[in-house]
Amino acid sequence: MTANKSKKADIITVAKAARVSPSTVSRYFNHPELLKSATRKRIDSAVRRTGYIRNRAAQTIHGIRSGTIGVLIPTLDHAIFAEVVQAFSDAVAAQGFTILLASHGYDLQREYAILRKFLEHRVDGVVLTGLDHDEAVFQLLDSQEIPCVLMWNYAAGSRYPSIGADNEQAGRLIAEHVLSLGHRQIACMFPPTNGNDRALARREIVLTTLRSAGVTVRDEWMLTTRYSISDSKEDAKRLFCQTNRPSALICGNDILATGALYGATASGLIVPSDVTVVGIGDFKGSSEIEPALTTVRLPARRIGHEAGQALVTAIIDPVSGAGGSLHCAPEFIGRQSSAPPA
Amino acid sequence: MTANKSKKADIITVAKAARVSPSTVSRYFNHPELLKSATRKRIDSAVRRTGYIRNRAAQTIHGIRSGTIGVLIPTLDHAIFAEVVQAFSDAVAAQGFTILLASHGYDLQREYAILRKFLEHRVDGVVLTGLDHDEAVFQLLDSQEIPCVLMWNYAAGSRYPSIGADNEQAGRLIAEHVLSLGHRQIACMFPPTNGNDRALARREIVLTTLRSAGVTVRDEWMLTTRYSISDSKEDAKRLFCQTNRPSALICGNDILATGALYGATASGLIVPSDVTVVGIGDFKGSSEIEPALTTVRLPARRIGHEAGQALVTAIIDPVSGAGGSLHCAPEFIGRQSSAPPA
DNA sequence: CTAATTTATGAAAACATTTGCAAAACTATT
DNA sequence: AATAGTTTTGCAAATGTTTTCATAAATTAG
Repeated sequence: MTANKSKKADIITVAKAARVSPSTVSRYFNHPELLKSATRKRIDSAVRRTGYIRNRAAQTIHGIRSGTIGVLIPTLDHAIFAEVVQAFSDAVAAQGFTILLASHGYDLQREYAILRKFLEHRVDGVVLTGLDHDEAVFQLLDSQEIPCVLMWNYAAGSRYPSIGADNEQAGRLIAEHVLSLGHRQIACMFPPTNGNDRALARREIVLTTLRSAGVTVRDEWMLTTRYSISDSKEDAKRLFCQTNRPSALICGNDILATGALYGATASGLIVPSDVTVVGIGDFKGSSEIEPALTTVRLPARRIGHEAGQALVTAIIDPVSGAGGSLHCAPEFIGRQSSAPPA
Repeated sequence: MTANKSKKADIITVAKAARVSPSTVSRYFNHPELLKSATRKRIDSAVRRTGYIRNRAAQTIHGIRSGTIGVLIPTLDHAIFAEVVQAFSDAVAAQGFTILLASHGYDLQREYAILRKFLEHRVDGVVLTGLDHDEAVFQLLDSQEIPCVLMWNYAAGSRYPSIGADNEQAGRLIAEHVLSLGHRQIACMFPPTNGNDRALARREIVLTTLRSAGVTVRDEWMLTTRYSISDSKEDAKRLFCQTNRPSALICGNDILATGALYGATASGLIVPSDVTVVGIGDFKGSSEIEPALTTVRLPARRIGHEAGQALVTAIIDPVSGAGGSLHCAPEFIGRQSSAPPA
């Protein structure tokens, strides 16, 4: 490997080294079958000697795809998004795409700014998290005519194809389970809902389902808790210390439920005989925690994978490839943290 | 907002709409102070009307920075890496950079391929995870003269600046703690170490520390367990069911320790009175789990942040900015899962 | 051994920008 | 009102590729 003394090698450097024209080198990469195998060999060696690396930026300005996909999520700090992104990334990497990743931290203004930046980089497609976005975001997407999918949530009439689970269904499943066990004294713990359509949808449907069964949740049992195990543990402890405590606690996600489980243990309560705790999500660890958590599975890996596939298809074949939404059904998972009231 | 009927607007479209030359539009973006405020206004409106979005690909071929940084990690599925990446991303986004993210799943061949792809995209810098990489990776980095930092681990003489914690120190801290409590019957649970220098370093130092205190770990107490709560729970259960069980279990990371804690509970053991369980990492949730986990904190957020800062500095100011390594010291965190043997 | 095909290569234009240089348009000064 | 000095703008070349079209080389047929 002869070190290249001069600056970065470009296609012309390689052409000279191989004693061919730049066009031929270009063909070597893009249509190798058009070359005589002797020239191919020659170029091969020249590429190696010069340490040449193709410049995608230069290709991109010819209208050739950039080979990048913009991924916009709220935050990687929630393991569930990390899981979705990992699956998405695997799916698109298998087809030669690389992801540009950015997080907006539930700030819809930042989401718009990030999307613009993605477009400056000429991404071939974009994934957004959730269904709810600033109108400006959708308009930008419309005007650029760029493939886009909304990942994580599903809704039939979403503005762009949505691939994910139906939060309403998830919320209903868990609420019905708790009701069917016979609970009437029910508390709820949900994350703040600003800029977070997922949490909002779940909370609404849970309350509606309870109400239509004649159960109303008392105000002081309606907890808004930050997405963190420590906060939920604290709030649960406070809730469980009251003389008058609920027989069941429905949590908006498994992180909150995990904290609530710890909080119950710390308060000296036994789950599920003293109190039922359920979550939504079936995160990693939810099945191993003691007691194992009753929850509703949102198939994160599957969602990420399907979203990746769908977007790549839409990119590669823009006419027929513009697929529709896909519902990845949530599934009730009964484990040990729920039981009939004492 | 007049919709742009024709294809994508380029700088020429804008120039026509504003009745100036393309150069002036270019200056509008790159050196606005050179323009008369009247022309600036005119261009401003033209940009808006045409819906023009700058093309970074076209800029990049002029040697202008691409504004992207390649981030190469083993996997996002380990929450700790997700946390590091999030912090890194925040740090560089604040300076206008966007990250290209890819994971290699502990496959060093893939790492090389991904790095090449990053270079094709003309990233302005690269972060790799851990100190250990294929020689080809380093050579490629050398030949391209691109800023690079090794994130997560620290070692004094690393080939590129390393920013992270010293795993040896972390391993030593936890081993010394367990020894100082008086344990002699000690088991270890570590993840598979192929392609994973972090885990390897930790295991070696733990064993060495124990040995130099006269404690040898029996073969059947030397567990190799996949990084997952369910696997570690199973393995821990098996370990704890034996008639002859250890008085302490040192786990290579907090995920394994969490599973071990669950496994102990499931086996009817009380931690820490029956058995001590400790981890390494201080992951999210480690302080809230019941009993709270004794561990060594690896400051993930700080590491990600510092790495981001360092890389951006090296990119922006290549001469003086090529900073050195940075050690983010691990810290022993004593909690409730450890106690002297019965 | 030509002529007719087919295959392989090169020249030049195109892509969307930036930038050095020079010209034009202002200002200030006399 | 003319000149000198500044500020603002445009022209054209450059960036690293791809691609169309044309030409040269190789192959096949007659």
